[in-house]
Amino acid sequence: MALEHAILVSLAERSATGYELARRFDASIGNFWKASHQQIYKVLGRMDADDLVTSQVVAQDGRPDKKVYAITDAGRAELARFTTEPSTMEPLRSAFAVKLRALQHGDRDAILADVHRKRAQHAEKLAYYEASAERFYPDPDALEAADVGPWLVLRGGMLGEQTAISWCDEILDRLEGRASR
Amino acid sequence: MALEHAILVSLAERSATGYELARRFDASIGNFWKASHQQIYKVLGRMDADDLVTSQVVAQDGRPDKKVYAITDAGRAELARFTTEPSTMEPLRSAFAVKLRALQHGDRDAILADVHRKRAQHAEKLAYYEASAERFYPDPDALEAADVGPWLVLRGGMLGEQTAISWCDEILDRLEGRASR
DNA sequence: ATGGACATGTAAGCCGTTACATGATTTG
DNA sequence: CAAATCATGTAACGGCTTACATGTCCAT
Repeated sequence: MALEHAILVSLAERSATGYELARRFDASIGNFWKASHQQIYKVLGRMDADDLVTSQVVAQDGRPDKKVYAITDAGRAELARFTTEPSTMEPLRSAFAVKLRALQHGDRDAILADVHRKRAQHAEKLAYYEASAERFYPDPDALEAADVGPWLVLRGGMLGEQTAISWCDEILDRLEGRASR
Repeated sequence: MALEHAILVSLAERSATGYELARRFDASIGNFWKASHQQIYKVLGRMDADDLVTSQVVAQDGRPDKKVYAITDAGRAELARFTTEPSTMEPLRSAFAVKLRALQHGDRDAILADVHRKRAQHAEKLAYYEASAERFYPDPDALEAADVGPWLVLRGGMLGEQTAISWCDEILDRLEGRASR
């Protein structure tokens, strides 16, 4: 299961509570691995039992206690081991492709509207990635060692979004008969 | 659940047995929606109960009987309804991105080797898509109506593979310090 | 006072994978 | 004679989602 490893990466960067992890999974890490807070609490419990992380209860005034999780040496070892594992070809599951393939069996106008919406969503995400790049890595040719991995992941996200936009444009060109852009 | 709809699309194109569907999910449809034969049999059973498909047992000599599934009117209606549904932004889950993000916490050489392998896999898949395009749609500017959807899906696959290859190249350029290509 | 952020969970159920099971025919 | 293909399933298990549950503080 890779959720464990996504959590380990996040905790290796900084210790956090389950709640904080859940928010990271809504933002940075979550751009390429989604997880709900329920799922995260469950897996954190197991990882604690397996000694991949340790937890420490911290009292706060005016707020509920929180459990701060930190990665252990065993957790770091597991993370390192994970990086030596050959990654399996990730099978894509695209409901959008299923829908597009159903073009002649469905509602063409609805599908076109969906393509427009999808394009807008990808454009928004691309803008978000570009803003992140600008903000966190203003000089990509002079990155610190710790930033190289995250930067390359962000680049992957940008390339993916650009491609998704291009695909939408191709679909619209074909189905709405526009001039080339 | 979109597996139902992927099956409906496939059966709308042609009636088939569970076994044949499983093979289609290893090839054409499976390029963008994976499913095992066990899963397919299970879902087909439910879809039969829900009247989205009908089944007819066909005796064969020298071979086990087979159950041929065909889409029903209710199935076609459900497929059409599905195309009017706005598709949700598909959250990507990339173990590769997790690994890449773990670059400084893991084995750099192993990760590089993995990038090389990943690049080769995507190149192979791209070649396969290009061969399919050449074979089934030699003249993309003069497609039959029934081929437009499948063609656009295939284009999406090609764009995706090209992008994956570009991403791998960017990673290798950065980590192995190669000249620009 | 209403809603949002903080903070942590349990429970039910579906989806999907892996392993197991069976049995005939064709091909090398 | 062994392996692949044809053909259809069951069982066990784990991952993940959705819904439910609880309680405080702060801002409007």
